[in-house]
Amino acid sequence: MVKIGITEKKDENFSEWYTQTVLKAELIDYSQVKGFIILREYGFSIWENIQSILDKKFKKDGTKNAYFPLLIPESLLNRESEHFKGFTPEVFWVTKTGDNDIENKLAIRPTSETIAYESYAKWIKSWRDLPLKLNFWNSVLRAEIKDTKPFIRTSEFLWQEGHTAHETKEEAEKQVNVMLKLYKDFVNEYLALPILTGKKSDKEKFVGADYTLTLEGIMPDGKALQMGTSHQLGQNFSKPFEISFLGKDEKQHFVWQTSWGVSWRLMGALIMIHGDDKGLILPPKIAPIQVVIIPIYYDEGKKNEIIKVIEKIKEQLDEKGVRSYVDSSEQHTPGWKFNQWEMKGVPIRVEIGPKDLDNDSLVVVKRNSRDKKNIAISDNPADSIIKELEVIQEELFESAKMKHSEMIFKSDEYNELCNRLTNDRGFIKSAWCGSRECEDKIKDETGADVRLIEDEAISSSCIVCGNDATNSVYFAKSY
RNA sequence: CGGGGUGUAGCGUAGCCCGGUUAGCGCGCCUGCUUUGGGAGCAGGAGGUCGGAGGUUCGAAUCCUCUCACCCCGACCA
Repeated sequence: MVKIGITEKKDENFSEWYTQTVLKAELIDYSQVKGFIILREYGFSIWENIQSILDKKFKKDGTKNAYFPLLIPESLLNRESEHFKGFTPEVFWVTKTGDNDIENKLAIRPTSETIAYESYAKWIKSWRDLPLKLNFWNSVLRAEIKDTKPFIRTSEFLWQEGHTAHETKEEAEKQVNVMLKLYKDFVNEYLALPILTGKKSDKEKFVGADYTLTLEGIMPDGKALQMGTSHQLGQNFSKPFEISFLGKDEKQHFVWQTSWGVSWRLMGALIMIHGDDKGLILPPKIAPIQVVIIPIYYDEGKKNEIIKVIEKIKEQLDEKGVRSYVDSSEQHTPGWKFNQWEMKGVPIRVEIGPKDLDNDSLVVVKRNSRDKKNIAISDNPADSIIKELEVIQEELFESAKMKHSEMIFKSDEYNELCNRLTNDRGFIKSAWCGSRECEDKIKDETGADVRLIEDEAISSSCIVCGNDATNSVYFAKSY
């Protein structure tokens, strides 16, 4: 048998497995420019599904969509100096039109805070204009020279960025929490991915934020992946950008702001966590094709009969909103199609051949467990298929949770922590005093960072220096 | 930025050390027939500025110089 699928095993060579999977499942292709990828139609339709679900949730929370320009004048970008310093090494600049130099160079947006807030200052006049809650679906560019990986680290990425302005600190704080919860629910329920949530350390937070809340996943190679953030910006931008309003108290106040985002990194996590040696495994709720139907026949007469049955089933599935596809192409054998659609992660495969017709049955195969089951053609198969899809969604989340918990350890002894971080990787939960010195020491000695700080207070001593510690944190190496 | 490596058809490669027919092979692609329940078979066919520029030579994929791109290992990094 020729080996033309994915040639590397997920646990043996994870990095190569990942690259082959994203390419061979036709999610992406590489572009001519390093660090940039092409999102192909199959990959894009996953992104569209993510978009449409999140978009509904955002709108329900009162956020509206808008679009801001790609190019940002330097003067705007550096108005908030901390923010500017954080991004400047990664900014792409436009310095020419044709052969002529541009007098004031323009940044290609690395994120839209500055250009949006310039406008917010004009639009917000009174407390009646608040809250202002806008979201942008766009792409941003941050130069990544090394270590690029499709979906995980690329110079251009698709994402959404929400930007809100509020009357009070408390309202902004509430917004930050609401968005974190919204993301978490989405990632759990639709992507079937377990995550940890918490606060970033000062070192790791978004430059320009008072604090950052984060969603962190753990990948099969034991490295953490930041999958979304929600920032309390406080008045760090409203002051330099002069976003102020006349309050009910008839005085001028600066607004309190938040920003929050998720990117196509979510797709990277989806691929890494659910995939197996045969390729992708997509959760039904996000899969562009939930059911692929493959006809099998040996002669023209049977072929017509089978096509007729398939059309009927397809119709039933369409009516119930199940996304299905009939692969009736004649250039490949059924065996080839089985492998192909498994590589592309379609949750359910339905096979119908002459033997099935004779028995009034069709074969239903689950991608995740590869269990085969016969169900009756005459007995409303669409309903059974829908039930199976629900089961698959559930099973994927359960198995992901299992793997997730196996990657989390606790430690209260420094050498053990270092050994774990170096050898086993994963998340290590420990107590930390909150000092930059201790954080840097672990980074220097193991390469790991503080991924998140847990909310609940504890009383313990720091794993590094032994001084008082008030919170548990998770250390990990990260992407 | 420092060190190492690789560029030959859409993809994967042989040939290079030691210069000499028409640059070979596998996959894929096209045509036809037979096939189709776990990656089908046979027959015929199309497809190459050998990454680019310059040089040595009667003659360069092969030797020399420069250059570009990509990959790996380090340093740096929302």
